[in-house]
Amino acid sequence: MARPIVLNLNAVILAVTAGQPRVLTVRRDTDHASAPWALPSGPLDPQADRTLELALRRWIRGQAGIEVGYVEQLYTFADRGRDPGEGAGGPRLVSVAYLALVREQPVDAAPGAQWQNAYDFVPWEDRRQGAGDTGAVNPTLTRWALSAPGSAERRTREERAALCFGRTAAGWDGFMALERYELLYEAGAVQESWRDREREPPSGTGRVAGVGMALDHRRILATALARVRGKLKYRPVVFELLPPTFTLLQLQRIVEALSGIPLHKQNFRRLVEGARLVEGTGRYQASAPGRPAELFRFRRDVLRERQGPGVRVPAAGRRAVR
Amino acid sequence: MARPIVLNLNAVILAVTAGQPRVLTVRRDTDHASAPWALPSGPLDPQADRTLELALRRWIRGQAGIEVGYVEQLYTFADRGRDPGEGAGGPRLVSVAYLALVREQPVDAAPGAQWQNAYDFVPWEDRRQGAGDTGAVNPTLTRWALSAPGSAERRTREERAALCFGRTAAGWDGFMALERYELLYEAGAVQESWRDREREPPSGTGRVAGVGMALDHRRILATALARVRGKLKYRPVVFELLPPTFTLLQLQRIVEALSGIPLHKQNFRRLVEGARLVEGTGRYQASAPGRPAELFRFRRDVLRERQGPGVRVPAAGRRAVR
DNA sequence: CTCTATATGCTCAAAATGAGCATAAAAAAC
DNA sequence: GTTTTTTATGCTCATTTTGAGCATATAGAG
Repeated sequence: MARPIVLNLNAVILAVTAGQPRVLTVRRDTDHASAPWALPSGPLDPQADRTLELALRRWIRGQAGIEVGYVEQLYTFADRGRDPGEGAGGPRLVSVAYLALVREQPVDAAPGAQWQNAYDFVPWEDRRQGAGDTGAVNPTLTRWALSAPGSAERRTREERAALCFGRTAAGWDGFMALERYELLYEAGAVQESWRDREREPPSGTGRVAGVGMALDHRRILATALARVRGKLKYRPVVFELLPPTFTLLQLQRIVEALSGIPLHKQNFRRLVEGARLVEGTGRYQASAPGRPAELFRFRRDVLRERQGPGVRVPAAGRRAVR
Repeated sequence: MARPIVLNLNAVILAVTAGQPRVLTVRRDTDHASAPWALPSGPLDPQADRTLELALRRWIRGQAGIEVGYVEQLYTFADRGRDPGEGAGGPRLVSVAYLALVREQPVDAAPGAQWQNAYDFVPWEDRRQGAGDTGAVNPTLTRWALSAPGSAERRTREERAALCFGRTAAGWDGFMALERYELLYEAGAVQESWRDREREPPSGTGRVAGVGMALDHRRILATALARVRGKLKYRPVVFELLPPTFTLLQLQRIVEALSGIPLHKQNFRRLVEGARLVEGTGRYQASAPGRPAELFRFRRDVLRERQGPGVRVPAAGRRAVR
């Protein structure tokens, strides 16, 4: 019987550059220009690799010449049919996905590897300029709800969409990134929905949102986004993305980039300083417009002083703040 | 080359009965009375099981006759050497661990299966009666710190122990259950430390804490505990452990049991009612000492109204509250 | 010197939190 | 049947934490 199991590792490697969250992507070996972007992935060598994390670091170093700092296991994806190549009798593909945070750096090796804006793949997750692309998926969702068999099912769909996309009293929840992707998938609002049904997506603008990815990699990306957003709140992971010394605005921009929502500047400063997450260096940022900002550094000691030190991001309410 | 990979599923099945968190355990097939307790585990049938979760439900049903409700993937454990049976050329064991929450129910099949108090395995995690067993591990940790090579390393160990066990300004953090287990493992304060080094644990009382488990199952249990504790705060998972109708004290006791800390009764009530997590039924609990308590039910609508609805557990400060 | 762009300090009201006091309503003890 | 014990529930009060905004400081550009 034993249909074999193949285990591989996927990495969502995130950086933030110029206010944009960036993700490292590759083209599949079956290279032709139209091949979809994929997340970097590599094998576990059951013989040589003592732990999954070491395996991951090893092949990321080899494939992209990147030395990743913070690494965290995300989720193990193993549904049957993830890989169409799996076919009838092929091996069952099990992927352990990891999240890694780095300061963006030139990609050395791997000609196919490339940093891209993470929100190109999930534009509805970026609410920094108001609802923007989040609103853009609404028509599709409405059509989907209307096409429901029966009015009870229609109601359910409407409620689910409203909840996911922050159109209820609960407001927008950045943490629900995965639920949103799964909803869009179900609603046929992303390219993968049609690919997996082996049909052409409906024509017309705005019918599918964001750039598609190979296999279920966009789902993995959504999972990663949800995880960082959650983690930010109670672990000082942002600092993995910053140089050792930074201004409070730089810090804020990174939190905003990942959270996908704008933050109130003065309150952010109060929060971050009040939590004693950072300490001033006494040095100031050179040559920038406006009053020079003090350079801060991460205060490692908070880890010993506070529970769950992190940047508590407020619920994105109705209005955009500035 | 290909050293094969074997994938199995582990389940931490939790219930709370009479104020105690309970975990379903089994004896290994290699049964003799002294065999260590283990978590239930089962295979993935790559052919038949469409998803890991379905596989899990299937063999739990078969093995223990239990129908689990809430299920959530915890972590994938794959370090080399987890299973000593792995040996030199044996297959590499990869385990995907799941957390399941159920109302405790009789265990049907599986003669070896048995509910046990979760805190028997990790007694230091129970702070409901003050520091209790948490303090009991302190001497061992102190010895461990003192045995450090060099005073810098000693300081590091002391700080780490202080942080993990809430002896810093940060206080006790229920969420750090895994860090604590790993610290104890390193410090030789749990039976597994000695088992894995193939040595006898030092004699004398209080040298190893809690009841040991097979393989790395106690680590998995600690992971599960950390996860539920975190999840409680922003998802209404407690209700999975309660009958459809319950008193606020029952609810509080379950939260306390899982969090491992005592809560202020009036404030808990205010919190839970204020968050509109529950609604009164107008019915009252029959025959109990004291004024009869109203029966409440979970308000499912809260999911649509609030972000991250859950029971925000306060940081366990210095003093025990009643 | 004025304008523009940031940085940073500070205030104020509203909401959430931590700790208790007080009262209500039942069963148990006498 | 009265008192005691036990739990439920209502309410207060000080403190802290948030959300929002006003005001001032300090740079470069024109």
